[in-house]
Amino acid sequence: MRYLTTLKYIDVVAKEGSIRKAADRLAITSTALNRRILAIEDEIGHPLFERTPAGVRLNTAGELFVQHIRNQMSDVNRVLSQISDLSGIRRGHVRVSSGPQTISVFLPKEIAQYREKHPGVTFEVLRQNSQSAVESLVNHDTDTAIIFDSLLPSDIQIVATVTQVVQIIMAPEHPLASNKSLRLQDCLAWPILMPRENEGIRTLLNVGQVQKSTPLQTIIEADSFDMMANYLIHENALGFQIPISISGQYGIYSHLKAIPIDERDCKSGLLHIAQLKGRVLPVAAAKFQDQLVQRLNLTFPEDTR
Amino acid sequence: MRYLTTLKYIDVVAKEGSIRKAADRLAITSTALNRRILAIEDEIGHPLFERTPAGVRLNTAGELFVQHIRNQMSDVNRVLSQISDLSGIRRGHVRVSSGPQTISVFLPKEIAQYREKHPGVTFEVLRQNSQSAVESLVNHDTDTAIIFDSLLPSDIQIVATVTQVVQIIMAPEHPLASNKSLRLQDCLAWPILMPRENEGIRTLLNVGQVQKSTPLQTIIEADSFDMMANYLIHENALGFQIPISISGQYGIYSHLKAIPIDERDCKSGLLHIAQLKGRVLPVAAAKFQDQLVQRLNLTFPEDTR
DNA sequence: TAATGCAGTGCATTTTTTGCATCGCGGAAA
DNA sequence: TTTCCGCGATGCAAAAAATGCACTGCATTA
Repeated sequence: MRYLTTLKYIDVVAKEGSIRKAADRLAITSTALNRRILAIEDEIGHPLFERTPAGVRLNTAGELFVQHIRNQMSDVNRVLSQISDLSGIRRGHVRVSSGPQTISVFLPKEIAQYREKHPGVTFEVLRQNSQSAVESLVNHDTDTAIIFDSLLPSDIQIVATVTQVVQIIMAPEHPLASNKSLRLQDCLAWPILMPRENEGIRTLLNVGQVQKSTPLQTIIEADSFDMMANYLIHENALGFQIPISISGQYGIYSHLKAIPIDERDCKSGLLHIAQLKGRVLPVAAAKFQDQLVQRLNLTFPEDTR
Repeated sequence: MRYLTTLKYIDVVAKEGSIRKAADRLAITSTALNRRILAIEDEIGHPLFERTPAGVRLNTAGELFVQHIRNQMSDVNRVLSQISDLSGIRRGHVRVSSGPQTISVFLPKEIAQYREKHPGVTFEVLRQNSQSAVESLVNHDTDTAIIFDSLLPSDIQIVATVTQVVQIIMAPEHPLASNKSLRLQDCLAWPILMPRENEGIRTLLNVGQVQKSTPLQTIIEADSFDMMANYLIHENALGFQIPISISGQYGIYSHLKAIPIDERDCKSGLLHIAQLKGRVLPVAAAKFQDQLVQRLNLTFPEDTR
């Protein structure tokens, strides 16, 4: 969209923090870019950037304006996608933030199924912790996010929630593998694989550990659930996972056993589908989000909302 | 805003229904305008207008796009007003739709009071029936509206509501002037001034008349409440009005007597302050609307919402 | 059938945008 | 401290885009 170029330029400058760098990335000269910015600042009657020796930085007015720009741009995209929907082209682009718990197994299956119906739609998948996911939503960098067990700020809108019991995973020949449910005490004797980042499953477990003062023997902390799952093939250790991560019929989890932890030791977490509040998503993204919501509600009907 | 010119042009063309007429109004040649439109249609990859021998008309894509344009433009205005708010200039422009009941006495007082605090803010006041007021809100032609006793569509957001008892107004020396409350029957013997348009007070009275089958002797139908009020000075007739219209200490109403109609004969109406749903108003408009809401709630605390 | 009013187009002109060379300035490095 | 480097700003000429004018083709209407 030609009439948005200046706006896009400003956005890039804001992100790069330097007119020259931004000009470089935009494949124009710094002077042209500089003058566009001066011109629009003049038009607004108020500077948008603070000039520093190292480059430029948004001032308050700039923050307001850039926020507006991002709204504009994603709204244009939404309208364009609606328009091409009219002509039956049905193309589009969906950008998804996902936590590590859902990115390996759940998300690829969903995307594949969606693309079966709409082959013209492309995807962009970001593996992010909940904080980055929220930021991406706010900046319009992603359309929808799958976030596990995190409190979300008020400018994020939760469109679906399901509960996820934390499970202990292990090799099928593990001595504990025959239990129907496990207490944390049962795990003290075994080496533990612990999620590294302080969020999601880890925080749920922390609460349990502190309450019971049960010192688990953590031998590996990792931020890849796949790595941990694969490790369980080789050593008789214990890992943690939530049902949605395990649902695939292929892959590593089909060779592992998953047993829920007793609620007294570790509360269930909440898995959210979320988007930026007040934002109207492009057709493709909205439909994909619908699919996710429906899938969650069908797969985990014990919704506690 | 320079980068919005093309969008503005499209909006005008949509409103005029003809490129030449729009070009005329925009003080450019039709060819220039035509080419801008062709260019943007090309960019979008889909025509926005249907060409007819008489001119152009928006197609579905165009409707979508124009809606988007109006959103954009009012959002730009909002951001600009926020920005100039930063620099302490505190200027702005507020556009208000008002029904005839509130435009004479209530609204001028409110605007005057607002402008005492914010002399930089300018106003635009439209006298409209409820249907036009709604249209104006939807088209972003006005920011806020004062609408009496009308059902509002779901894309309008009601931000405040107060009840208004219909009152009968008359000269102070009128024989009925000493009553505390009146039934419609009491009025049969007197000439009646009736609001003309079929909405607001008129519909409330219609219900009462039909139910009681009381044929009032309407001698004048008018769509100006001021005219009717002034008429009462000259002939011993009866008119109708709601409290908010009467509140001034100067003007014609201070020379008239107002007596509420019994609820059994004529139900109370609802006075709404409304805006377009989902729209974030410019600072000035938002504050003015706040003032209106607060004033209504203070003046008519018997809110039934 | 002629006349009217409409959108679209080729071409010359005007306006705007861009790129190059260069300036002045402030912090970092020597 | 001085030197140097990278930053944004600016004058000027070239390139690109937008505009206006004259005109076309088309459909409706008087």
